[in-house]
Amino acid sequence: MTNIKKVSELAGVSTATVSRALKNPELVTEQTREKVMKAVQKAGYRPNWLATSVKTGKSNSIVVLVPNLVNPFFMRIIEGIEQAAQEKGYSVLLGDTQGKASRENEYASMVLTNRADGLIQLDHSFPFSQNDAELAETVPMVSVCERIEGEKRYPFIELDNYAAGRALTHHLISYGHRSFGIIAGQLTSQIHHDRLAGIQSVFKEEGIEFDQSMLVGGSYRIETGIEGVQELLRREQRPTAIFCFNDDIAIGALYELKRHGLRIPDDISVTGFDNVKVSAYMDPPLTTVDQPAYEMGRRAVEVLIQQINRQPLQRTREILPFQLLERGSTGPVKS
Amino acid sequence: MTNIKKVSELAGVSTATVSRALKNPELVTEQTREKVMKAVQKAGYRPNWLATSVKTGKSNSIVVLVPNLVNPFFMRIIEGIEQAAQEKGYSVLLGDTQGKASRENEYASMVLTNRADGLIQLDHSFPFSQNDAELAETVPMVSVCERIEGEKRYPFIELDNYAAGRALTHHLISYGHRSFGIIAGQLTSQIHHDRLAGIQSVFKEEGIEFDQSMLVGGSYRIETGIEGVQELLRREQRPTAIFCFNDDIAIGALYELKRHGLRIPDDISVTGFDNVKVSAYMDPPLTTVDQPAYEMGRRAVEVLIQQINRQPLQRTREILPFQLLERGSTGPVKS
DNA sequence: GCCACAAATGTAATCGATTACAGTTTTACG
DNA sequence: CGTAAAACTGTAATCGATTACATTTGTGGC
Repeated sequence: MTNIKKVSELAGVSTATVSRALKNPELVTEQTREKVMKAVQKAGYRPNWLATSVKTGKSNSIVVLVPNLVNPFFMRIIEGIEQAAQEKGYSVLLGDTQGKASRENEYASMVLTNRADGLIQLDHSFPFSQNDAELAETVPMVSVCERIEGEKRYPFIELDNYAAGRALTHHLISYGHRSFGIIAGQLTSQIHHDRLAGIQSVFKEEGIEFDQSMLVGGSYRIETGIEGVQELLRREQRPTAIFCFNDDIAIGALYELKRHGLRIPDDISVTGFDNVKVSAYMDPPLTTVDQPAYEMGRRAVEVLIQQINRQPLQRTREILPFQLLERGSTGPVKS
Repeated sequence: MTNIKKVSELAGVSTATVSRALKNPELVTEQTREKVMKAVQKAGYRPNWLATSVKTGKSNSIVVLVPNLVNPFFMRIIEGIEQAAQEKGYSVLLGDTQGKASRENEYASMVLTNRADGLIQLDHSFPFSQNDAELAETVPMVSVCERIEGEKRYPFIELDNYAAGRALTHHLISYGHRSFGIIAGQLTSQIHHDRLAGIQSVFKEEGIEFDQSMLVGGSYRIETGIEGVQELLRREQRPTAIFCFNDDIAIGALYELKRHGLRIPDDISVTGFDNVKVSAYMDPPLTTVDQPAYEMGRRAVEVLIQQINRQPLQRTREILPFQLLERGSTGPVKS
């Protein structure tokens, strides 16, 4: 390996000078800088990043914990994270947790071992084990999308899910719907509660009764949409509109509803959530809520880096705007 | 920070003993091991990974260069990579290149600076700049999916794209199709050539003439499918079947064909490639070629780690099996 | 109980950088 | 031209581990 020592010998200067010529060129003469550069070139020298990091105590890496890589919504967030991180000189370590606590913990502890400087959580649990709970107090961390229940120590980047739930409901009610189904994702998550609460609040205002049996589902997958529809269609009174808590669920729902010979939106309306790319190209195109995923990722990095640098945060919750996209999967109720 | 020194003082032993107790427990007495463990516990000590790495000269990380994070096909590969890497004690650095050479180069050079031990390339260019070309000779690298043109130094994990092209063509011909359109992705890539060559070889055998004007496209995106269809429909003789070189293109094609009032597969057949999750839930479900993406990712890591450990490779090309999935988007030609 | 050898532990060098401090050279100015 | 300050460079300590080598302790055989 070519190291700084070899370069220093080649250039006939000390290692300190080589280091300075590369990192703080203004500290050396033009002349020595050139000497050094020539030696660097000749030796094909690249500074050992590990050594630099161990000295400075900073790894310039961040870990991203994500429950599922194949979800394009998450990946859009990560795209934003990656982009922003790259711009700020950080690199991104991927932590595919598959929703398992043990894996979350494993990845999270990378921060405790100096393998990473901070952590972005796209899932919704506190990723440190009981063992590390105290250590974790000082770990720079940001939660995107999801809120970690009961956590007040870390900042959140989120959507106003409550308002989005209300907006979707208003939209459907404006089409005359009064009989609903809801196919939810993970039921224990905070965003689930927020969205549901939004929907319920409008129900109440409009005098629509909420009934636990209209709520089905349990994970953010296409299959959940399919099974959810099957369940909803078994009920005595078929809903005229179905809220799906993400686009994947909606895609499954669309598929299964059509398989049952139902026309969308004539027989039944369907809404999604997230606005993943394909949602606009479904048949019919999905009415959904656009989340600024890319921007959320970028913002998360900015906030995280502030934390890493121990700068005080202005606020601990950031709520980004959503947009209701009315497309073809919703329409007037058939009278 | 709690470091090994502090622990050694707490335990009343030398740092060497602490290190041994943690990494090679069989070298110390039961008694001292316990003493050390107690001290570790008490101090909340976690070994500094950077320091360990700088000493051993291994970062236990690999970089993955990927042109596009939102493509679920790539993400499935990366899922396999992530999983296998994790099992072998490696972590994965994400390199979203967006197809830009400068970014590829930036990420690739992480290996030259000891930030990573090896590199998996999902794009199809040689990611090192002219400057680093010689250095790169010794960089452990594997290419998945794509072949790097003219590269003989690195192993490839790929699909038999030629055979897959043939299989698709046979399938369509068996339905009586003789008039085709092709919407391709990146035209400069090797897989493009392979798939096209496969199609053409069957054309030749069947006496179907290949005409440059039946080939449109240029990138693996939904929009390409839409524009491709528009272009193909402008031709005097409308094709009865369209090959799309990935599922995203096919999704765009399906969308646009339906917008033109065409029924699939009655009026026109469409094939995809990759078998991304949603392809099975389109309307109609997409006939496509399944690639064992997850497995390819896993395999890439195994091969890469062999290279990192300087073990000789059995073979430099590995070709994984595909599977033709006949679904609803293809059917008999209307006579 | 003594000696040889094995096992356990400690000391200090090392990995490849950065940087405080010291020493040397250059510049500025009276 | 002399001197103080500034600019540059070198020496050596340092980051937090690991590990070769040295030293101490323990064990078994006679």
